[in-house]
Amino acid sequence: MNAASADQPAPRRSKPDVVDAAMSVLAENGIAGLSMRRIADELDVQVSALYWHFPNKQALLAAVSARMVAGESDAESDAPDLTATATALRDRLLAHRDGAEVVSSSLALGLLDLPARQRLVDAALAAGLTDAAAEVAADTLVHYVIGFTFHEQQRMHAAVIGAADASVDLSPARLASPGASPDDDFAAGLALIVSGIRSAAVAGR
Amino acid sequence: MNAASADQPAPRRSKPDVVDAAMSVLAENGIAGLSMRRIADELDVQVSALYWHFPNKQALLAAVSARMVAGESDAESDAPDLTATATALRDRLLAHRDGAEVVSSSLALGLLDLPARQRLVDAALAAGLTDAAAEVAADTLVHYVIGFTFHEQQRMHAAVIGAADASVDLSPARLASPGASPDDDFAAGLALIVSGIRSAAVAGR
DNA sequence: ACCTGAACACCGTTCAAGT
DNA sequence: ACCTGAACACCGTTCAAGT
Repeated sequence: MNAASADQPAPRRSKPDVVDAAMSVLAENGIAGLSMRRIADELDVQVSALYWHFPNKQALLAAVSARMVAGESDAESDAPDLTATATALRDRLLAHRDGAEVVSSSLALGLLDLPARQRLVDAALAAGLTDAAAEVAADTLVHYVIGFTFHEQQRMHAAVIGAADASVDLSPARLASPGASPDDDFAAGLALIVSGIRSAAVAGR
Repeated sequence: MNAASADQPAPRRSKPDVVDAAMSVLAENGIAGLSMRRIADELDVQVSALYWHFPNKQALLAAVSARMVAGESDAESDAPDLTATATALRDRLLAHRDGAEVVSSSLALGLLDLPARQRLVDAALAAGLTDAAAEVAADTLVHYVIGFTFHEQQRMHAAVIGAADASVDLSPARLASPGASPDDDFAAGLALIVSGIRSAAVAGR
């Protein structure tokens, strides 16, 4: 038994540990409750300790974002497919509370590389687009996926809080087609864009 | 001269006055600097006074959002056009600092009615889509416009701060087509979606 | 009807100092 | 190398009380 008694010898935390803690705080409290103090509490550490591992909160959030979108398996993983890649990205975002918002801010600040984007570019090139058109197509899809999912996840939150009246939806067309789920709506919008990309390939030939 | 001396007799503020103040604070400080205290200072009032006019900050932000997107003139205003309406919405958002982010949050919380959405639905119907498809098309366009503009405006902010290295762009294709401006990229992505909508009209016939 | 003054329970970030 | 303790300059929101 050494001088520090039988207890653990003061465990040092690594960068991944901090990201782990942040992710579990996010899961429990959402992005509104994701404060540096709560992350520090989760690690049994003072807030200031976090600033040894990360220069600021945004950098920590970027690391969280990177973990969320890391290795989005296309399932098939080989042949690049626009629809499959976009859907896989959406599933990744949906898998984490407020995932779209977290990723959106890191992305906009240029702190995150989105692996899915390159796969979308490849898929667009394979479909026959020019280099420039393929980049535009990839960005359009990324904006759509993040925008749609962001909106969907914020509405989930609003529904829990009961803040917004649920009828004020972006698409009050629930009346016209009351059977449509968010998944169906997402797929329908995605099909629209993919179809546009396909005709751009034909046109640019 | 009455009891309160020659000065103004303690000016009462109206709801629109509060929105005015919020918009000028937003213009000067951006969304990160848009605090209830700064808005109160702008009005020469205590913070707590704001809560007589609005129940909370989000409600005030929703009023600001509504003002931003009110009466987006399509220019022609009569024949509903997908491209013109989407472009007019983008111009509205760009006209206000952090406009896309402010509108995005109000929209997601169900606190804002976007007049442009109905015009997009009308345009899609005129193009020959079914009711349900027209709603999906409108939402897809709204997500694209807000997502693209949000990203663009956050990058403006990052550029001023110097926080993000400017090379980490969503579209590093600046290499492939170095002449393309955000406006060109926006128009190109928009054309992709509109083309997809057009073919949906043909397919659904 | 509209506003003040003061408080409550939080924030992100910095920094000297410890081990 | 990694963390503590304490502070700084903020937040949104509430509420009794004034006029």
